[in-house]
Amino acid sequence: MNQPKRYLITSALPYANGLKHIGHLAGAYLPADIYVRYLKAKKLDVVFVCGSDEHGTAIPIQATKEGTTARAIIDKYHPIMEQNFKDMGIDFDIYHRTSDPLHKETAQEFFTKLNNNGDLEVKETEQYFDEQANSFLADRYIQGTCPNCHFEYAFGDQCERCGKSLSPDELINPVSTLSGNKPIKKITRHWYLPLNRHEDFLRKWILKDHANDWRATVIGQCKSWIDGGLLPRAVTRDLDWGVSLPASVEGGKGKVLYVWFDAPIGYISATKQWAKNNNKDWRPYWEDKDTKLVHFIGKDNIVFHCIIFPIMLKLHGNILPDNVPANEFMNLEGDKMSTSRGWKVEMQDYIDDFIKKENGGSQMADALRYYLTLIAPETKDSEFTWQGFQDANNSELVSIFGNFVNRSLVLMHKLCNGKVPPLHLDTLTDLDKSTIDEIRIAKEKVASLLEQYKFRDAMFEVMNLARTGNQYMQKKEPWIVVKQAGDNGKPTVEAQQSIDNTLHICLQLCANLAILINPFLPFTARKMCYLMKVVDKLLDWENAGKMKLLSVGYSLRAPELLFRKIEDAEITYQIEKLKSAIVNRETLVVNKKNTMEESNLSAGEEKKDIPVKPEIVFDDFARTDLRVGKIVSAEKVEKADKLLKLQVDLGFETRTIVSGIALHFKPEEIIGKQVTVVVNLAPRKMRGIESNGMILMAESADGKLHFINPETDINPGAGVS
RNA sequence: GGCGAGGUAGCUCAGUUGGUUAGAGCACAGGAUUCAUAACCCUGAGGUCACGAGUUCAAAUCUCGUUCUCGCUACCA
Repeated sequence: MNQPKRYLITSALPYANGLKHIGHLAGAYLPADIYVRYLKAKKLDVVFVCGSDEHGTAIPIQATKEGTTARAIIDKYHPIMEQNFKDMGIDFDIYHRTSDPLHKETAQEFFTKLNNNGDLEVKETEQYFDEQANSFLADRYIQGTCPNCHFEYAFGDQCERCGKSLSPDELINPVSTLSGNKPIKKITRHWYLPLNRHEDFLRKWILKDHANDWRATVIGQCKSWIDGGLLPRAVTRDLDWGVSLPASVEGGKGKVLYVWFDAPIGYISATKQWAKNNNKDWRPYWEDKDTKLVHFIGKDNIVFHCIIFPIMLKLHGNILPDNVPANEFMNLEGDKMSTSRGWKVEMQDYIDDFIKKENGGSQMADALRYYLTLIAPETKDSEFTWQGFQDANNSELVSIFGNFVNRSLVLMHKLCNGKVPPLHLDTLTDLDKSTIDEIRIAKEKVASLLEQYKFRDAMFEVMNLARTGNQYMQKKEPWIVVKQAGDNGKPTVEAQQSIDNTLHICLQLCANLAILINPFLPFTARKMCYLMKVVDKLLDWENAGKMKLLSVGYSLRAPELLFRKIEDAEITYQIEKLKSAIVNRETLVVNKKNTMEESNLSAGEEKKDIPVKPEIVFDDFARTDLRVGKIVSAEKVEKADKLLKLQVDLGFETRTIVSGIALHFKPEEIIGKQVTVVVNLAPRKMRGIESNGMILMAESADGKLHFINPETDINPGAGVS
């Protein structure tokens, strides 16, 4: 896109069910903020929108758990997240929220337009329904035993113990979490977005048109999705928390828009709200082809922002994103960050431990911004370590950048009476001239890299300019030159001119550093303006590269340090804190499980890991034909991790049985084993192999599987009853 | 299992369409210096580019295979 008329920049809407960690910050918010600050410094027309994503099933479920309401949860987290971003210097033009009426209106309009245009499909399917609560059950509202790991409190969408994603139909013994009753199946109607209709569009738009300007990881993910075959995706859910379907939609009662559909529309409603607040027209930002739309997200969000939302935008008649610079993930001390496991550093924690401390303040926000940008996972997953943070702060930010600014100001006070010295053009050395050139070159490099979303490289160039400053000063050594004194004890004219030139250039370089570092470290840039006694307008990008930013004879403030060193003890403390958090978390999980078991007890059930199934009569049991068999051969099933193909001798015949035990046993070590087999189970094909029966297994507390077999070797085919 | 991304110096990462002795920052070692937050500056050491084969005059780069990490996805009694 050449010369956009305006920019609309978005950061992924954070889900309002808890505090966000520094991985989120590094992935979607910080890079966006840097980009936006750069564009704004160029005085371009740019709007930076974000907001809390407050719908979806996780929030009402959490509310139930905590004995509160969904509303209370979002009202709790929305302002905290907003403040956290502010403390970290993330400067949204608007931080909106999807629970706002304006969003409801916007999302409903969006749905209606697509629906009226015939861009959605309606399908009727059987879903679980809770008769007592008189409502359909979202996946998350159904609990049961995980077919994979037998965890008895797995949810209908995912098992929290083994992490496997599930559908409610797979759960053994499904139970409604609303009433505790067994749900029934009932027909329901839902609207679908047929992604498959847009495959050709996506192929051209992403794989051809953006083959060169989008990140390789983004293109790769998209290709993987498209090649995997796109399917219609449900747009609505049976739930009472979310954007309800417009009243005009027939059969839409009791249904809400699926959160993935309503959340990205939040970008639009946020823009509308911003326009309202500022007396602007929001439409060109979403409708005019000359608007450059850029979504900053983490890699988990690629499919929504590159496949689904663009289809929605196209159907609705909006512009498409020009780029989606998704970041990979940031690991923490050797392990992936995880909210559920407690392995994370929340923004709030960092703010409390560093920014709010008496030796902290906004310079510590910049310290984190510096390190997170330094290790930004732009091309692959990266690694946050507290040691790395300390090193980056102490030996780069403090030693190179902070030190250069400080020594420039100190020397100016000592050697130039606290005033900006003149530049004596006729005595400029080659080094003076080349250093002046470096400033201009640095500006061009930083700008070019930022425009390519290479934030890490761009920031490196700024640091490099500080490094150049240090080298320059070292070579000119004004503290030595000052000793070339004349008869009056004062420096000679030549000496003073050299000192003047050196410090003039150093100070102009400082002013340039302020402009160039501003997108990355905004607090620092402002503090530098304060020290140089100039207004923030200095930070306008057009000023970068210039040598007349500070007027000759102007007196500057006494130097103050820009950054402080981080002590070893602070780092040790953080590492300890991290480790103890995960230990606490494990205790918590155990406690939680105990609580769940206790609640079962109070409900009058027997205390067992797996709830006892409903009572059956003897005839029910007698229908099951159990036999003892002997495994005569075993081999791994191709293209399946967990399946073994077994030949089992049952006396009267030898059968093929496919069993999901490959993770527990090697084929060769189970040959000859006696096993108990359900022989009258309906055949089922798995990975193309017909399985005729099922091997009974017991699972021990440690999750290992054990065969159920007679205590001594008996004849194959022996009945079990 | 399929697909995608990745494996390069102690650490964090670059390496464009294959082309000299594979780079940077930090850490480390030696030197120099003292204006500066024991900071800065100079020099240096440090790599079988995951492993194996192939194509080529030439491979970190292209092809195939193996292996490990991450993500998506399939299978799962």
